[in-house]
Amino acid sequence: MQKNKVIVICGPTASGKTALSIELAKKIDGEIVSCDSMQIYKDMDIGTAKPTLEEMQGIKHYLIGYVSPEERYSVADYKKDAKTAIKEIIEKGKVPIVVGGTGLYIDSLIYEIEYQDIKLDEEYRRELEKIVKEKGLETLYERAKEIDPKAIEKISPNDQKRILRILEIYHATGKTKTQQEIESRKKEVEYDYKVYALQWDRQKLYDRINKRVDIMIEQGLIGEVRQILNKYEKFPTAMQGLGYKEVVDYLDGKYTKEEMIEKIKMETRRYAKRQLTWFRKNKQTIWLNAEDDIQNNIKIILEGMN
RNA sequence: GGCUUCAUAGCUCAGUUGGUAGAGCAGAGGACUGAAAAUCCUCGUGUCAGUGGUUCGAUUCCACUUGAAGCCA
Repeated sequence: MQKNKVIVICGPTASGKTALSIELAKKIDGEIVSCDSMQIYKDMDIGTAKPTLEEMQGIKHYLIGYVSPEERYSVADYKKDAKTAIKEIIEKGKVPIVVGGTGLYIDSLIYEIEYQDIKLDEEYRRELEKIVKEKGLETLYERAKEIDPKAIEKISPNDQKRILRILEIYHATGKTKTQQEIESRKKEVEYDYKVYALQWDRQKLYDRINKRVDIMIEQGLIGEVRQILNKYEKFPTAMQGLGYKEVVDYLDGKYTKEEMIEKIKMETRRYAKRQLTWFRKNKQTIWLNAEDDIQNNIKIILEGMN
């Protein structure tokens, strides 16, 4: 049986994914599944550059603004939610278009990575963080090395997140990360994913990013952050978002408005660079020249569907 | 106009008791399986402002020129 096709459009931030995907959806009767670790949150609209209702032009979008900033969210959640959305779209007889810049989330779909149903053990994490503080990260690095020497080969002794992860996986499942990764890749990929990425001249992309940050400020990013800080109490991950943490620091008086704006621009440019590194890794990805006409790129995508 | 100080990597600055130089930031490349807009790794040759002089050898000392800052008129 032939697999259903799913179009994936990725690319760095500010590369024009939204405009291309909506035009494409109109042409092929598609619906859009966002793939963005920050657009999932409610009330974070300006800083995450969510498409507005007007921009959407009646095209249905999934997985945007449906999680409270107080909640923890992870790839595992995304994988589940995205698969549900894709299924729903296909059942309607429409074409799913996955659009976004979060490489980890994209990979969870296109490689059909399976995550066990476990919850983050907050207490255990706090315990580990305490050890880091009191005895140093090396202690945990050594512990992780004993548990999973293979996984630790790829990890720097300074990479706290990944060291903790090895320990957390072992704590929760009794399995090593290496073991778990092998098991996670056993399932056959359910759909025929066609992955496209948008390519820009680096300097032009950076100019677009800088401009977009200025626009976000004009649109009231600072006010948006103020409202969110008022409305919610805790932010396990949401306040990691680019533009959000910097505004929070600005509101705390850590730097001037000008410094904050420059910082957001700089961090966003770096983020775009990291995204490109990620997307380059997948050799099946077809690169589209984003400076080209949208209709031209749509033509290329349509040819790829036959 | 006179005096003083400064001129070194894209930026801010170290430094060489004379043997052609190195940090931070920026930037570039990379990694990435439950926080990922996160986290982490690697990468430093540049007419040492210009021109002359002293010297085996000058970015370093001297003179002049240019530019910047400060002080005095």
